[in-house]
Amino acid sequence: MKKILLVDDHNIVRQGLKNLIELETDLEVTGEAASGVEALKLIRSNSYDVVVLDISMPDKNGVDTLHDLKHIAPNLPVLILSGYAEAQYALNLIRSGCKGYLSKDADSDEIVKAIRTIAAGKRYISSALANLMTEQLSHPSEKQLHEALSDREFQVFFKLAGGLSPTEIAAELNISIKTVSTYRTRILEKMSLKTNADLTYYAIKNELIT
Amino acid sequence: MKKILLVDDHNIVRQGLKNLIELETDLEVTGEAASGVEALKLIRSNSYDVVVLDISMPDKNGVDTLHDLKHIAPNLPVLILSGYAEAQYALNLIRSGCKGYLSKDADSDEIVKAIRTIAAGKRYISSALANLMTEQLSHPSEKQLHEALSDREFQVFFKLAGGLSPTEIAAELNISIKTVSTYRTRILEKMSLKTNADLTYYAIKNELIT
DNA sequence: AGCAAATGTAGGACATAACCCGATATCAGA
DNA sequence: TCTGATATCGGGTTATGTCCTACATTTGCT
Repeated sequence: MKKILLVDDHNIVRQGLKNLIELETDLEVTGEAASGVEALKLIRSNSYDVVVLDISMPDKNGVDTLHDLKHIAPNLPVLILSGYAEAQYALNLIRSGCKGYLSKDADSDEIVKAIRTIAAGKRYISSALANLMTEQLSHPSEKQLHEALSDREFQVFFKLAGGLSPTEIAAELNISIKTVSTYRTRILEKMSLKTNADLTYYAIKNELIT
Repeated sequence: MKKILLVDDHNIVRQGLKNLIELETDLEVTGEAASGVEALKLIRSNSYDVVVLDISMPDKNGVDTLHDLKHIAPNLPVLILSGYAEAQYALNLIRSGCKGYLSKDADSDEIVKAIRTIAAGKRYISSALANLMTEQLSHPSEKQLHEALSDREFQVFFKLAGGLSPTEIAAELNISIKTVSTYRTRILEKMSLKTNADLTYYAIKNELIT
């Protein structure tokens, strides 16, 4: 019996997932969290086989949660659930250590399959995403600008695009403002952009934020 | 038995809602749509007592869908489901004719209650939203937020949203940086926004820039 | 294995911008 | 005519941005 932790701020979504999952005899939801911090707390004190994690949450977004989760439980497999079109984040998140990535509008079957695959320690890549990846690999030059960002840079990019100030970001990530500033410079450099407005623009147009 | 149409692009959300609703003896889901156009099609050919509508959908967003819906079925009550509790949004939508507005992370109880209230032809306003509304109505803004801006303020707003620096703006308009700064403050104040990123966001979403 | 490049981190110095005050002049209305 | 919104600016304090440097780890490539 695989123990699953659901992390999503919308209880409707958790409800939906739970209903789906409990139809399966080999899977059970043994934990639910409505926020990133709650999730991390649960992970410290309980044991799970899979975490199903929504990337967009208020207090601590999925990106940050995944980052921290990898520190306290490097081998716990994570399935990312995204509300947005598959592509955008996927590659960054997979590099950050998630084992699979799915859109919330995936079929029930696919969701269950993904969870099961990941619980077994394998990777799950949806065919849509797989296509995207191979497409990208065949045209390496055309890869998305933000995919060149490192884990940490991506976190900062995300927050800057959302309008957080360096001070706020530094506090959230427990690093110096100077470091945030350095990341910002590297981000703009890597993405060939010039201003924070460009970042916001980019993030909206690419549906990284909505 | 009240007939309900669910409109949400995420089948997980529909699943969750459906499970919730079907526990109630007086409510039943008789239609589901994953997009705005699909929803409108169903509404033309079937009859429903309530529509539960997600505002954020890809092809045709909830705002537009609501708008069109009001043309083909002016008296069909609509409950808006929102992922994020945005005040402005809510007011606009209620003016556009929806009967209720709820955040997706509302309690199951509240959701059912809202649906039932609306099915009965009444309005449902969550207390959180009610507070926001009275706050807003205390200093009334009939117009679009950016229309409240003065000529000069609008010019600056536009440039700030586009990512120009105060120095650049001052140069273009032949005014002092201090003046630009003053405008910026007033713009943010009038529009109830906080950061330049918000301005960019607003401008893109309202298609003031593309 | 070994060196180069990328990554995560941060400090200093100086230029800009933001934030919180207040100020003056104009002009349209009540 | 008095009020209020508008257009304009300045001072002082903090917060940010920019440019440069630094250094310990990873990671990648040869």
